[in-house]
Amino acid sequence: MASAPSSSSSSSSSKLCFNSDCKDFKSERPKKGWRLRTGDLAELCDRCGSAFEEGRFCDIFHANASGWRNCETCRKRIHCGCIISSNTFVLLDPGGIECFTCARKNIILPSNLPWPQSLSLQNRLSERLRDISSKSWSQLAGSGPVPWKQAPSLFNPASSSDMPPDGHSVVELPNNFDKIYGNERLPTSSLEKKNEDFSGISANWNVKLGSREMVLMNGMRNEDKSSPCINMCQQHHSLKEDSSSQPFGLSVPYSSPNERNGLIGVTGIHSQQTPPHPGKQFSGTMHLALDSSNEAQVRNGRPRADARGRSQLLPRYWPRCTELELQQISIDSNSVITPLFQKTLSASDAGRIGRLVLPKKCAETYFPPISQPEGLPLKILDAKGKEWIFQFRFWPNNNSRMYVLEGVTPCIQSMQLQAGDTVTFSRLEPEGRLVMGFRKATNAMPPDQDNEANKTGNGFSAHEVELGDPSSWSKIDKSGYIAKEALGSKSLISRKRKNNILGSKSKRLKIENDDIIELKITWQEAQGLLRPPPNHVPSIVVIEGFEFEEYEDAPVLGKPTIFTSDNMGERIQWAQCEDCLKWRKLPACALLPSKWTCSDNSWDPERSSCSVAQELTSEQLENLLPPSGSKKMKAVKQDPDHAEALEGLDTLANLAILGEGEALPASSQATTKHPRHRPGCSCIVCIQPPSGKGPKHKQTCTCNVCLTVKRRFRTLMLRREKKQSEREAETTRKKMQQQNSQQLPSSEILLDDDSLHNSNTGDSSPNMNKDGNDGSDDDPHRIKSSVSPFKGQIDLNIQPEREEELSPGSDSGVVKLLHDATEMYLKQQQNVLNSGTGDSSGSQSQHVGDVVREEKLSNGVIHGSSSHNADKEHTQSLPMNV
DNA sequence: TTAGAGCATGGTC
DNA sequence: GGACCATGCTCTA
Repeated sequence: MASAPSSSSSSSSSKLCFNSDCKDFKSERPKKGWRLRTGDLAELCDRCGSAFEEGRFCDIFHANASGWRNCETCRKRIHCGCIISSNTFVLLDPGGIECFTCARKNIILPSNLPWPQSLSLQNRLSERLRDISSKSWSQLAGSGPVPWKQAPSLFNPASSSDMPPDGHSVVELPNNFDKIYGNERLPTSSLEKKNEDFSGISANWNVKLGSREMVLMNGMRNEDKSSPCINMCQQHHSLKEDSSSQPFGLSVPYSSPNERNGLIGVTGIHSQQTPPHPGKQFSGTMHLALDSSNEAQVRNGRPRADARGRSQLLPRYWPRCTELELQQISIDSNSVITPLFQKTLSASDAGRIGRLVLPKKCAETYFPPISQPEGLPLKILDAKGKEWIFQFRFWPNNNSRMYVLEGVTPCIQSMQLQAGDTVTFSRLEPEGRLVMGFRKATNAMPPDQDNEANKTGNGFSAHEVELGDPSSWSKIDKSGYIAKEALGSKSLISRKRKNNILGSKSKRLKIENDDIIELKITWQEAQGLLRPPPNHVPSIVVIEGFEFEEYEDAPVLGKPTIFTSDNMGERIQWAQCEDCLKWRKLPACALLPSKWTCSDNSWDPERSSCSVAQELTSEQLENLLPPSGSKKMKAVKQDPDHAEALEGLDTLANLAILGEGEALPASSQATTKHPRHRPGCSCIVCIQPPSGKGPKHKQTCTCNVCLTVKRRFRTLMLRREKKQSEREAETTRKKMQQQNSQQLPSSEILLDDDSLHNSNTGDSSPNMNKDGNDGSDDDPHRIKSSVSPFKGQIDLNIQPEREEELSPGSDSGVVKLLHDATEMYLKQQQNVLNSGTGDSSGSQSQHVGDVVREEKLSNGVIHGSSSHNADKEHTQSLPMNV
């Protein structure tokens, strides 16, 4: 392999051809060769220049050099051991190489692909690479030495290239070169694992690329601009070059050879070696080509970033970004988002300590190197473009390091993240800034379900693009990714990822993801469906003077049914068989499991088989069923606040999923800090961060707990207002009765009375309450007793009586919270009044009462869940995707 | 007394 | 068995 002058300065200053094997002089207008790390192009004499242009450079000058390999497809001989030809081939997963011509032939990569097309490319590429992978390993592995450009991923020196953070202020990665740390490091693991295998290359690397300014990726001809590469940081280097060929991205740190494990590395700014050309101030900038995972990365000129790093990451940290997320992150429309890694927040991450533990490899790969435990401040943008400054630091830990981001609490709170949610770190190119996105836990479908959802298009993640193995995808321009083996690998990693969604200690929120179903449901629905096991007696927890019912057993998920009255005026409910989908009439008090079938119809033996016809005619059924288009969706359209409220149901929904008639898995243990609480406890205490480490709840707090409290309080207020409206109506009715002296038996009033009666008590039948135990949500009396006879659902159950004792001047955070919720609710109700009929003359309570009446009077059907009185906010359909 | 910082421990991979 | 990492524990301000 020809050694090249180590700096473009020499090439520009010397009249000799840049090719060290050539003694010729350059012409006045030297021919341009490969790109140097400086961004300049090697200047060659005419002969060498022509050879380079014709792709014969290595044939001529490196014929006897090592590193020649054959294309696995066309068997063409390619020199893989030098910079000149480094972009003329791609590495294959099972080993071996493929010339770029074949690679392009096999994987046609149109530019500017929209997202959906990228998926097809994923498949194509995946298939293609699988096909390649089917070749025997021995065949491929024996085809020659590993190309040098693979070496950077192989020679990962010590992880912590230790550069003192002296005097560095905020690090803004990576291309603010006045701020950046320029040294680069590579993860230890890859070096440690692969160095043995490729020790020869290591030596080669050391000898040939000993200069810290060694350009690892030369300038590319136009044809080669799409060549895969891994860009690494560049310091003190102008970015005036064409961005299409200019590397952008975070520094992928590496350490100097004399560091920790003494392994050979590409020197950084801490290298002991004297820079051959100090004037250039290079800091180990490297443009790395494909790593061993053989990403056929074709990015139409924009170098691929950090594939090597990703390939070293555990699958759980592979970024999974949705299109929406990327769009959100893409602060600058001209920017390209390169997802780096993701981290599922643990309880401690989301806790109030404000420390986000970073996966070591991720931290060392994508974040600047730090040598001191104090670390350095790091600027990270959120999806909205807001800039956060975190302290990126580490703790010594078992002869290793534990990397943390400190000061993340405000950001976490701003994003309303909690344990189980995912933060994604991406890089914004070409600026190279770090961007932090997030994904709420329930928005993240397991990969398998992602696929299914994408296939069927019925999932809520229809727009989600599974990037799969990040080492296998590559973003094409701004619009698409290509991925290899993404589909194949997903199934393999899914289970692992499932088991790692939450940390082992995050048991309160840990759920068996195998059991996850996509559940989009209003919280009222969830409440309506949840009920504690039979014979359950809730206990009361007093939090800041407020009593909350505490359900210490797993809730039971009931089957949604439709309540109505039969011809005799007796309340009944209609339940649909899970198998035959026929609707069966059941007594109102029937409590159904979530998976109820005709065979379970013990109330009507004649119709305990799916073969028996349905009682209802189609017309009756049509009247019975709710109209298409859920109320929830309408609510979303009409009321963004309501939509926001719907979004906060994740915890509840998860709990609902969890508790489907079974106890929680043993893994879900209560923490020692909550001895009163048992697995599955969904009380207001247990949905908070553990050990009381959650953030303090202020009036403006928007955490899940506070949102839950507010929402529940809103419902409570709704009930109160209903009650109040009923009282008013009752008063009015009495007055009218008195005034009319029983001469005007207004049917309307009577009707109202009846409806009010219904709306007040739901079903006044004691049996209903007792058996149904769900109407308790509408029964304010229920919570008067510390031992509630109703076993309806998990609920906060704030005592209305206590609300009335609320003092605006109370110092209690919860009191303020409730007070705020009250105000918010009243405002919302006022908005409803104003935006509804336009008739703002009525009182709020009257309006609420009207709403209730209207709903209950509509064809006499009350929609709810099993043994559940109608809750006006209950969505009439339960769009659950499994 | 409390919050934060740092280290230690133990579970998981 | 070692590395990683979540989180508990202890010390200090």
